[in-house]
Amino acid sequence: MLRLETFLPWRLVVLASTVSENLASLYSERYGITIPEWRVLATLGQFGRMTARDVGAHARLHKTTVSRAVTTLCERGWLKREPNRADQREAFLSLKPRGRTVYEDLAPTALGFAARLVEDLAPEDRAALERILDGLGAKAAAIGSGSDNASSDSESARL
Amino acid sequence: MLRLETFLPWRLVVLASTVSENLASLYSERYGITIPEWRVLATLGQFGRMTARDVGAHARLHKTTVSRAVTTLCERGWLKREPNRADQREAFLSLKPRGRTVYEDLAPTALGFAARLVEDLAPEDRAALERILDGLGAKAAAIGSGSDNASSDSESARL
DNA sequence: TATTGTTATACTCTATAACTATA
DNA sequence: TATAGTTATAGAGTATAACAATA
Repeated sequence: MLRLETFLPWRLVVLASTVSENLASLYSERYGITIPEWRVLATLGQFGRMTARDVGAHARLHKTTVSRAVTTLCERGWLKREPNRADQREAFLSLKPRGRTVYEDLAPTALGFAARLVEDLAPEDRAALERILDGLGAKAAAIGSGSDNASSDSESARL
Repeated sequence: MLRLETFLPWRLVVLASTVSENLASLYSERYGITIPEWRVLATLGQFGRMTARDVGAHARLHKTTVSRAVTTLCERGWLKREPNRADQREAFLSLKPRGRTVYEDLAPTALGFAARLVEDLAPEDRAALERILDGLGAKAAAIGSGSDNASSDSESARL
């Protein structure tokens, strides 16, 4: 008998939605940034300097989505674009001081949010969560690549 | 340091997306149904007979989304609409034989998919997963209701 | 001929608003 | 005055296609 409340894919989607919405409200209310903008910011905060292509690969964003988010962030003066002289097709992106300031406010907020999420879990469950996420992620990817969708670009989900 | 790969909200969103896409491809390729249609089907398969309002509440779908999914499924002859004589504003929905047949093909497929997902997990991790999902779900809801979004209607997510 | 990145356009999905009918 | 449900419309968000520049 299929019961939605106990069906793992359903539970994952509902949980991820709730978590994602609550987190997004933190940074959108504070700085008016969208999800792609947040992802670009977080990626550049993590890696320092990289091309739009690599940002997209790491943040799982379509190249057109990256392009638009980067344009917006550059217009706000949060990002810097430096042409790569070794390959003029691409440019290196990095945070400008203003973007760095925003990132350094948001990153601890995000980490704090994640910490609150697990604070009531038993220590052994917290450890189990890491193992389980690894396991399920690998399994889901393996099941998926059985058909055709091996390397995807974008996002989208639900159920 | 915020690293996307180890950041719990990110991991949940990525995992839920992968799982959801793979599952959706199972029923969309087989029967050409959308996510809302699948949710309506699953809800009526589970409860037998209920109003559109209750389907939406259980399946977390907006009333306009339910309305359109129900219309489509009725046109296909998968669903039956019976006016409630005690309250003529609403109607009871239920599966017609054809819808029941589809449901009885898809439900085991979906359950099998979920079973494959966890088949490589250690038994104790499988048990932990249930506890963790309960815990995180409650916590995420609690954190969220701190602001204003107490009772929502819709979906949407990501990060 | 392939790749990075941009822009215009189209598409999908979901929500809002307005409405009907009933309570 | 409130609720169930429908329909039309609008709005996000994302993808496709076409393109420019470079390799």
